[in-house]
Amino acid sequence: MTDDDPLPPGPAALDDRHAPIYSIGQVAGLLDVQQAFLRRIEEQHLLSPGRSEGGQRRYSRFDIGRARHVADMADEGMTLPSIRRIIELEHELAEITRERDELAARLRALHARHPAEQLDRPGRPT
DNA sequence: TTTCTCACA
DNA sequence: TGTGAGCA
Repeated sequence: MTDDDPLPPGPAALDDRHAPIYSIGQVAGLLDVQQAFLRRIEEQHLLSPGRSEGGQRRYSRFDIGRARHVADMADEGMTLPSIRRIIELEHELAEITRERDELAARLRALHARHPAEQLDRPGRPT
């Protein structure tokens, strides 16, 4: 199971990474954390597990991956608000990296179409 | 039995 | 962050 995944829940079956099927007890056992810890992760808006019809939390494999990520950072002594900020910044960095790669690809395409022009060097005033 | 919320250490 | 109470 990989860690993070920016993809939204898709129209998929039981093995979907976003299928909310695991109880809090199962996840706590899997990650070796307290159930209360998983509830606090949710209170701090670091995770949003689904709910069963009876109101019980239901975690997907995506949720479990993120919970493990949070638990690892908490083990290193970070507070939940700090971890939330880090995750926000991780998402921002991923977005900026994606934009950078996209711009780089467009620039390469431009150079391929106009090889004679030096598009990346604004001329020096003479 | 398991999970829920809430309160306290 | 962990634990326990009381409830469903």
